[in-house]
Amino acid sequence: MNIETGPIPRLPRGFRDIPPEDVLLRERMIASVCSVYRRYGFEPLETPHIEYLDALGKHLPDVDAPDGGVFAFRDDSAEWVALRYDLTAPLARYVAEHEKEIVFPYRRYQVGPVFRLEKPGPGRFREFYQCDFDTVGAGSPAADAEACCALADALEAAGVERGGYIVKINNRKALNGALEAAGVAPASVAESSSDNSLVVLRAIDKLERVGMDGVIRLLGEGRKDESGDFTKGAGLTNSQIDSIVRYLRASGDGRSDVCDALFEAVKDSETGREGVSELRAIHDMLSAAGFGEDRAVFDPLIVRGLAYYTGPVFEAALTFETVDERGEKKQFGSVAGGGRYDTLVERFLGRKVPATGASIGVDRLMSALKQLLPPDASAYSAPVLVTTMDPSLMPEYQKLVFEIRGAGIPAELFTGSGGFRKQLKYADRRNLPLAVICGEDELNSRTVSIKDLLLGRELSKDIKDRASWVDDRPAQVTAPRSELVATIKKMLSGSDI
RNA sequence: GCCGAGGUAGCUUAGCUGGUCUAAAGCGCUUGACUGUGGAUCAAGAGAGCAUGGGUUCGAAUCCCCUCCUCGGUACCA
Repeated sequence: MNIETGPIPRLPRGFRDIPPEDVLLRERMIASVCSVYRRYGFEPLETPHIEYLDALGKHLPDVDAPDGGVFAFRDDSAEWVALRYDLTAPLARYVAEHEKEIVFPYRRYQVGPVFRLEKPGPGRFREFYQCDFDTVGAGSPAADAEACCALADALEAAGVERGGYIVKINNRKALNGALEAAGVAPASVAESSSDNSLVVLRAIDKLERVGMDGVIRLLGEGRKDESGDFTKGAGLTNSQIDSIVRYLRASGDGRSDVCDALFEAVKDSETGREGVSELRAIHDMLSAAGFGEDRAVFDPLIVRGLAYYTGPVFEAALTFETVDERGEKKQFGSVAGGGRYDTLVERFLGRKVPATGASIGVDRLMSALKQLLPPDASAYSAPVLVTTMDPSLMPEYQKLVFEIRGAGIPAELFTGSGGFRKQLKYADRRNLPLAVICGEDELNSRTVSIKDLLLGRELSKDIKDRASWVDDRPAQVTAPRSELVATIKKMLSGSDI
């Protein structure tokens, strides 16, 4: 704290270090999810963390976007480059750049960190992982349906039980049809970002948090929350609001019935009718694949992101309840989402290229899995520590540790400084289950001693005096040197490590 | 961006109606009792000058202002 020279060690705002158990959990999770993607025929792709700023479709930080957005800087030829903020924009660039070589439909998945220069919030950081899969060059609702199936399968592979999640599907065309019917939207979905319909979509997107009453207020004059903060509304008339709410309240017994109800709400709009018929096609595909209502439903409340989706949109939510800081129960909520975006590649090629895909929020899903899966105690360090009682025997210890590693058991040689006492303490503090001990006695008798530290810790609860604690050498066995590995294996398996 | 709470040893906190605070405690850490054994116990010890800068005052961790950061909420989210 009182350092007068040198830099202060600190993490940049919005970034974090990932502890070992989380790194391993993430690796396992990503491996399971990606194996599902591969099973669906998606192939991997890696693009760099950095792209040209204009390829990402962002503006310069200071000039055009005072609130920032991306980490950008000039490279050695004074070109603006930036850290990618998602994996979709690089995909669009890749597809446009290799248009002639790619065999369409192109299906790829990609995992990696993305970066956003915005205010960190609860569970929001400036660097986080995304895990995307997309199909480019296929306009059929079959591709959308498949994305929903892959999403469901991926969640199950990651460890979420069936019933613990639900994929909710809506269609932006249908949604837009509802807005059109209410007289607040342009005829084209693609232009919906430029007017009041954005405000309406935003309002709907908040339903989960503010409730239907809140949404209705946001559609009208606006809404004031508990902290007194006022959010300006869309300023719709009551009859317009009624019309939209009719769409939002559309429900039915099963996907097919929901489609009927949605159709009723949008039947005056051509775009709307188109959207509903896409949903029906998706329903047929889901049903044929055996995906029932327990895995995928149609939900008119799903909006997703705001700008670029042009057709079906979907979101996967976890349905189990969690208890937050205050002990209040609430559903875990959304961990993945996606949809159809037929205009993204257009920026590069000047014509529409249909695309659909989804992205799993790796960090969100991870925090969910932590609550679902039993904790995997200290699986990240080597289970065996070879202690070095006599420094002159280091070569001997080296032989021991390599013998153990040779048998496929992760093992560590104590290379720090300090006496034997300190070494055992080190192993204990790190929760290592076994310590291999070899001093003069063992060397002379061609044996090794192996201490079960976890068992010993249990036994120590009944210790009354130090002499017996030391002399009895609890939870320790001495075996012939030749049986080193066999003994370790037996002890590791016998104690549920 | 806006509203609110807060920043005191590695960690968790006490102190905050200004004056033995040259800042306290628990945990953790170091060393020894215990020269080949983790726990417990006992003893000794290291470690912050109170986020930063400025102001008020005879005197500030304590009061006031700026900035930074953290944590909530809200807005935004390609």
